[in-house]
Amino acid sequence: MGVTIHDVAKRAGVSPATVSRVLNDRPGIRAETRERVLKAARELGYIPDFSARSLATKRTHTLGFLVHARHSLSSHSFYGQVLAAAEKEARQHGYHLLFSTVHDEAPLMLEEQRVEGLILAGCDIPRALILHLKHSGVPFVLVDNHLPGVNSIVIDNEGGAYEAVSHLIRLGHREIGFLCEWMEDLSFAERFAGYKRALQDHGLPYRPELVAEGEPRTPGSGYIAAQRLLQKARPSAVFVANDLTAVEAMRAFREAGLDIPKDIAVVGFDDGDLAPVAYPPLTTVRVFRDALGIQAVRRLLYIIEHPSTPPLQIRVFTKLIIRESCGTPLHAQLPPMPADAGA
Amino acid sequence: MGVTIHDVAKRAGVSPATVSRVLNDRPGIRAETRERVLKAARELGYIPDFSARSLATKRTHTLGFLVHARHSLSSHSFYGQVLAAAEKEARQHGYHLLFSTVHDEAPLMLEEQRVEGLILAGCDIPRALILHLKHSGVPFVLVDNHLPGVNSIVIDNEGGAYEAVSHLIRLGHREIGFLCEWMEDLSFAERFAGYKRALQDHGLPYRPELVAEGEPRTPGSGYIAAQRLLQKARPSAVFVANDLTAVEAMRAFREAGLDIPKDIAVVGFDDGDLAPVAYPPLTTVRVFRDALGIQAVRRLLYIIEHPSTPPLQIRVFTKLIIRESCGTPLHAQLPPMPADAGA
DNA sequence: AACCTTTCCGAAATCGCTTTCAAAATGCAT
DNA sequence: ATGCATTTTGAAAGCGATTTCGGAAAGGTT
Repeated sequence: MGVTIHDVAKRAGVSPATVSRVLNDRPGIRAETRERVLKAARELGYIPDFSARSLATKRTHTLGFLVHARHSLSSHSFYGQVLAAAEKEARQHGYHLLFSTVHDEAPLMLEEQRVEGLILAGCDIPRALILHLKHSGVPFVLVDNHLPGVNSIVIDNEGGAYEAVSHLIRLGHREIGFLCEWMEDLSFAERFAGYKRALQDHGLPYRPELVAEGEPRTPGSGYIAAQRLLQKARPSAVFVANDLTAVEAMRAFREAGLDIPKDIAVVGFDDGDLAPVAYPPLTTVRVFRDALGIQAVRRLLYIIEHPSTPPLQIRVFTKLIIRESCGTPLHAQLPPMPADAGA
Repeated sequence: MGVTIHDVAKRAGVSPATVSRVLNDRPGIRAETRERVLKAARELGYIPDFSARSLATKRTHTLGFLVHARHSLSSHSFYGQVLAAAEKEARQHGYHLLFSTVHDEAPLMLEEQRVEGLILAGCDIPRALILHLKHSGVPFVLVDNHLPGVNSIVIDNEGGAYEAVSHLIRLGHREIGFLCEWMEDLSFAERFAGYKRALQDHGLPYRPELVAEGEPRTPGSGYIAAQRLLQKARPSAVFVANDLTAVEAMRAFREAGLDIPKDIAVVGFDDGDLAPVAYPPLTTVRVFRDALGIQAVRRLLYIIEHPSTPPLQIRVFTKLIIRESCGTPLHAQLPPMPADAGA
């Protein structure tokens, strides 16, 4: 316990400097000496001390991964997967991840020499914090969040939503609702924009009475949103801004006597754990969580190596996953399927 | 960027040693001097360098949090919540968390001076690794896993299961099935044990044809398990070893024309994100994820401070959460509810 | 054999903080 | 005032690496 570079040096009959050199693959070491040192190190089970090394090199080979402390329940799973992917990627580059929740303002003591850069995940990271970081020049990237001029990895919320409601339209729906937890959330706002653009591009009017939101951060928010929607209108389909809300909404629909997808089709967003096991299995927009994690660390590492690289926004596209919550094309219901005709 | 203890010393007109002392609340400093130093430090925005400090003190104030790389999908959410709680608790003690997935054997370079202890979460942590750690004397605790003689925080799987099936029995069920992904998993085995004990304690026979497992790590495992069960028997209720599996099983039941809970009652285990939004909302056994995280870091911190403390197993109890997947007492169906009688 | 390059390697300084040890300052009693 | 016991403080030695700089060894030429 505690074999230092000195011990290795002594055993190999060289100086600590030489040991350091061979262990760090520095040039200018005779092959024979290198072998001798390597052997000594191996025999002694030498492992360089992390603190000493980073004190000398000013590099910690560590990245901070921050999520906001209070975020919706479902996002535990979401960011958990981003985190896992990020860790895997980081590990491949010889980096470690320091995980932390950011509490309100979070002075971020950690950024002071403990980590080389930060990954901030989620759109509820305080804007003030982001601006502070940007100002202070620390390398960092945002994930699932963005701000002009800062490096970020974003989900194609608008495009994903567009595709989702286009799908609904293609199925023959004309009165398509939009549901979300609350509009203030950046992601939801973007998904809402995609919803509206799809409507417009297909010549459908945007009708405010077809959209409803729930209560900011309360469980059952989707249930509430759906009830509110039902009081105002009776769309034949809804696009819901995330899976959890969608599943809750489906419950409300069912309780209102509506069959899914026959009476009302629903598509969600995220394709997390819930979607495949929902009843009925939820058609939804898949967001590639690992891609978010992987890209985040790649980008961050690049920024660290090239500090003056101009900021970039990296957009990871989504994919519509069709399951059963939208059923078959609406019009197909009028003329029954050939095979069914005889039955 | 880079104000050191020397700068503070110079500005306060004292030596670095003195600065170090006041910043670490060491005794023997005149109040007046202390103020002067504090003021200088504040004005300069001094922040101690992490590496330098830990090199000198041999303490990193960092804990490693490890989960196995390949674990069932649903557990992302589960351990995400444990992690978040652990981080919060650690932070309150001035500690940070280094997150990592352990890949197969994982040499764990990190334990060499980077972290003061390890939290290993999940029961798929390789046993060899645990034994190695135990042998090497590193402070560590297991979460949701255990081994004789090692510190661990465990879920009361057996008790939770016992309570769950007791509930089913209380409702009047006599033929109760057991479903899980695969029996080799430690947690599932314990839940199975609880199932059997409940049967026995209530004078019901254990019938092997009432238990079925799915496929080890494949999605839809619960669906498969349920199908297998249905081929062998037709219980009036099932206890399923975890929520995801339960939800998948419910789907299979529904497809087999069974109504839940009328034809078959089901209760799960975990009470994760899925349970409340399942259809129907799942009666299940809640495991307190934050308690797991909190206790893990508390225990680990204690071990670090008192290295020779004897190993402990800490069991966190569960709680049966009643929702709708079990319906009302079986016998109550015969004589309809008074209020309904007239309808 | 003497000399000049190159190639290798070691001494020592450094990174920023903690801590021991002894000296300086202070307080108190005489 | 003087002496002694206490408090306070500073100088310097680590902690365990890396890295600069110059000297020693090795290799090549006349």
